[in-house]
Amino acid sequence: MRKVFLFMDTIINKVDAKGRVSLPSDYRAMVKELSTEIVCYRSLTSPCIEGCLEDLLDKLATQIEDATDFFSETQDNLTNLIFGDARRFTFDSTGRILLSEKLLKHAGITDTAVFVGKGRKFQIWSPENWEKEEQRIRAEVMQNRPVLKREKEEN
Amino acid sequence: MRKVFLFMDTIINKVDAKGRVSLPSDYRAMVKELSTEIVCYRSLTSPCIEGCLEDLLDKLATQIEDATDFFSETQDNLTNLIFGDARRFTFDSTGRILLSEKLLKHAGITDTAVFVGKGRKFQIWSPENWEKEEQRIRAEVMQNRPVLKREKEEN
DNA sequence: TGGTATAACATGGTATTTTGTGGGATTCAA
DNA sequence: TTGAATCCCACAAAATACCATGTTATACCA
Repeated sequence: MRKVFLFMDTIINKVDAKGRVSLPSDYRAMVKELSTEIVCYRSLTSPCIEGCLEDLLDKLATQIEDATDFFSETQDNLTNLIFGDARRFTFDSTGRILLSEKLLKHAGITDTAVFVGKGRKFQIWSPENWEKEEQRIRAEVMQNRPVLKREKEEN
Repeated sequence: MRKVFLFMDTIINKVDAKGRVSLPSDYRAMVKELSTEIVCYRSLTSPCIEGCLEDLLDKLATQIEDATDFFSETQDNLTNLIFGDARRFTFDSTGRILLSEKLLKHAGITDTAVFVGKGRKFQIWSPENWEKEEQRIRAEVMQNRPVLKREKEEN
């Protein structure tokens, strides 16, 4: 069993007429060690699909519980948005998943999907949207070098 | 198991037509004790490739999670930038890795690679870029002697 | 200390496996 | 029975493991 577990790299795969996509082999190999399925949902902030292992959503649920009130509107909203949208996707013997219409539409994906590793999770973009996003990020990071220490307090 | 674990020295190896390079035997011997693969990505600040063990990125992932909010733009930007670019490279029985086009291009490497140890990580340069970089560093250190104490607070 | 034998390494080429992708066939539910 | 989802098979391209050889560095012995 591997010690670390990170989604990495940027991989471009085709989406066929049925809506099937190969999960990049790297991702698959990792996922397989723990499960046979991944969870996908529409990103809350970007026109893309997000994917991860169910574990992560479990952690997120705990975080939300800790950070917000049980009866609060925020907790309601967050849980609705994420868990109301998320779904499990199992991959077949060749390693493909069948993405839903809803997800594809939200990401503007037709025949090509760009998988972008994000550590504990990953994103799936259309080539056009990803190009824009990548430029945006690089521009922003060029301006302000990221700082990790003490950012929370400052915000 | 060794106590210390540092990439050191500067080693020049050839890159063949397929993009294969021998990992310096010193590096390999260390890496082998923990893993059969290394992670490489484009340096954020220089025209070179950086490499390290997956552990280091795992630590970084945790740091990012701790320092930023799950839904923040900062976390999004950072994780995309770092993990979207990184990739695992396993070395074969002779100790070579196959560098990707993207990485080679970013570093301007064609047929020769310069490995430079940097402690927990290392860098891979083209001979031309490395020469420039080395001069730059030496010049800078001549002007301002490095200080270790209290640098963090001043920044 | 010098010379030789030995082992380790870098590097070139070849064979094998993996992976992505297309097209049916089969099952399940509406 | 029809449409959608799932499974299975097949092929081509690419990634990866394996084998072989010249060269360099290391160890050993006189």
